[in-house]
Amino acid sequence: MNNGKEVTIYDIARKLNISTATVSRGLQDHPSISKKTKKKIFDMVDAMGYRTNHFARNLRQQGTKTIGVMVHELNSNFITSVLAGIEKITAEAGYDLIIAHSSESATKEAANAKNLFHKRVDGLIASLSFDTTELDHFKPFTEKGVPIVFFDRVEQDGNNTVVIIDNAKCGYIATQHLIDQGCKRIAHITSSLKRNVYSQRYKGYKEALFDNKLAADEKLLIVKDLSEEGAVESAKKIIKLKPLPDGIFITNDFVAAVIMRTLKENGVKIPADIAIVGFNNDAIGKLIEPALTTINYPGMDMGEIAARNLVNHLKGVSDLKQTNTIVVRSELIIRESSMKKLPG
Amino acid sequence: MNNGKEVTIYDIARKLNISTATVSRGLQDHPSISKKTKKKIFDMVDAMGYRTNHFARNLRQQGTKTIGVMVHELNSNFITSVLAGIEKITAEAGYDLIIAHSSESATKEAANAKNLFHKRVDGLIASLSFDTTELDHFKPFTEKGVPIVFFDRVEQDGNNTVVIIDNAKCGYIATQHLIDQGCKRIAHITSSLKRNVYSQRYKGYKEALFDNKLAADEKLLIVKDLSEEGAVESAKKIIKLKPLPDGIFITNDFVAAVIMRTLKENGVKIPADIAIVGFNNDAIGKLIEPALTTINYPGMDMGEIAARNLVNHLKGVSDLKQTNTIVVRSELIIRESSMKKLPG
DNA sequence: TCGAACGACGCAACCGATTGCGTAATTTTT
DNA sequence: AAAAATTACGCAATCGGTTGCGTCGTTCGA
Repeated sequence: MNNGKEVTIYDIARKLNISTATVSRGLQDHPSISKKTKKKIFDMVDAMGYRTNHFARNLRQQGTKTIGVMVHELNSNFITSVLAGIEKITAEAGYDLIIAHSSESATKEAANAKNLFHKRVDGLIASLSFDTTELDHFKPFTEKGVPIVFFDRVEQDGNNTVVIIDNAKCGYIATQHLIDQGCKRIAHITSSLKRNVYSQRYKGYKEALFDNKLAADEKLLIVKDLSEEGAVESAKKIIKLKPLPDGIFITNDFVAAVIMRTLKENGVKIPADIAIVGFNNDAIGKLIEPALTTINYPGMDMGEIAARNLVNHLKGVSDLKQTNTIVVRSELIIRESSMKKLPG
Repeated sequence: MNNGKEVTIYDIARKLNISTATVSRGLQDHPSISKKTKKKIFDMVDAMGYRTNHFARNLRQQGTKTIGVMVHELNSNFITSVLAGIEKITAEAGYDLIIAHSSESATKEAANAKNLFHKRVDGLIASLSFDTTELDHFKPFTEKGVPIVFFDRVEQDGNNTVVIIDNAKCGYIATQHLIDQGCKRIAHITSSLKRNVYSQRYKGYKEALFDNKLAADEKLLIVKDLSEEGAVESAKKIIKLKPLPDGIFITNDFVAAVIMRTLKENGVKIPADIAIVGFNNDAIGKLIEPALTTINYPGMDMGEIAARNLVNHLKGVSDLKQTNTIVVRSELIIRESSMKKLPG
């Protein structure tokens, strides 16, 4: 139809014989414009197929009403839940979202940060990539006063607002559960201990061992990336251990699933020989055999909380500087993979 | 540091005692600006922490160098592969991406479309949501001449460029494979037949039956959504069938996994009693027992192809109107879930 | 009836980058 | 050495909304 030229408020104003100021105000439901005029404006807008030019508006207003979200990956239930939570809150508050994922690469994370910075997001919600070690790429934001909320994978240097679960407690609970099932030699398979989530879980694991007077054997700690290959390697390492461990706490459900498969292929009975606890409560946990005991934590809530804090800060209702660390609840979900003892 | 005020090309120009035109051209590496001046400009840009204002630029240029991507969900290997492919091509061509997902809701899809339209993406790559029936929300794009490429879930009305696999052929191959394994009574569990991908797979299924002189029993067709609940219901329906089917072709790996679990819980042996073929080659297929036979198709390639066509069209190198349907290769991956006969 | 108060709207200066056209300075050509 | 061709840059309009301030007509109070 009108292929090409855009309709502007100038066109609307001309047709209606009023000024662009009036059109602009009418569109914003400004009180000093009469109902009649507003109606005429909206009717004409409809008739002419006008769409507001966000660039002109942003240019003038010096704000974008957009929030950037940086995640390490998209293909997990956890992340999509978080996104859903963020979307819910930001949509209510009238913010748009730009979602960027780093594919677990610090380089790409930095590129994404730069991009979002140039897109001038009003705020940022981020979870760090696997191999991010320093946070320099976030400096431009803090320097320009753009607020950031980190969630899950965070760097707790005390300067940033973070939304997390109590990973140490989760690690403790998971390990204690294995101990309660009678495990004496519990391995821990995890990822880079530089990342807070993994180091905290490891800490909880060690504390549970200590509290139960179990020795912490360094050989029972395996650190790999979260890929399928890494998982297979971990499983092979486990199998080669002289006294086989009788329990494993694995930091990720997908990895746990791959390890379970590999162990089973090698004749290991689960949970009889080795009991297993995963982490994340991914959909996969209910589909493999035996079903996977895991730690569940509410991605949706984390997203909502992170978003709400950011939005409130942007509105000036609250100040992020005041609330520094927000801890979200989490829980152990017990399934067959860890049940050495019969329930009841 | 300079918390607050933005540096503009006016600031740069003033400091350097040159015009903003020169700064602008220098920044774009325009040939009519001398090397010396360019260097001075870039140095000053660095020193002052200038960042270009995309809104001013877009406002002036009437283009955003941004491509919108609409998908139904994020949490599947297939979709993330597609995204990776798209990102690769568009990044090379200097386009930014805005990713929107509809959570399988036509309403949200329409909202996303509206949003991307107002964000003025230069082009659109989309896969339809589960319950999208009409494409009205894409009309604004076509009316304004914004090109669209659909992939996977498409509406083949002949007006749009689409990138797809040969779903009918895949359905045929999957079914034929089951027949080759000795199956005589093959059920098909799928999703809304209004969606091209599912109707085509169904068509292939029927053709394979026909070519092998097997009767097509309407009771063996089950249509549900792709949720876990839907899958459980489907499985229960299967179990109630008087003569149990001896093979099932399921349109989705996750659904297949849930169905397999449910069948096994009810004492059905797979593949001995029922052989199963899924679709998508999700990671889950290799982790469940028995491992799932499935159809693999290259998400990354589809993404690259869709993006390349769009980008070329935007560049004016080619015209989307000319290439209407692009078919990408696909293949059957045989695993234990369908192996009634021993290999070899 | 007259000034005050208010309602409804217009004027015009922005926001920051882009770009067609024009021009001064420098180099090349003949 | 004068004319022609480049080189290197500046002028100023333009993109489409937003908004402080001013204006004009009408209603209200006394």
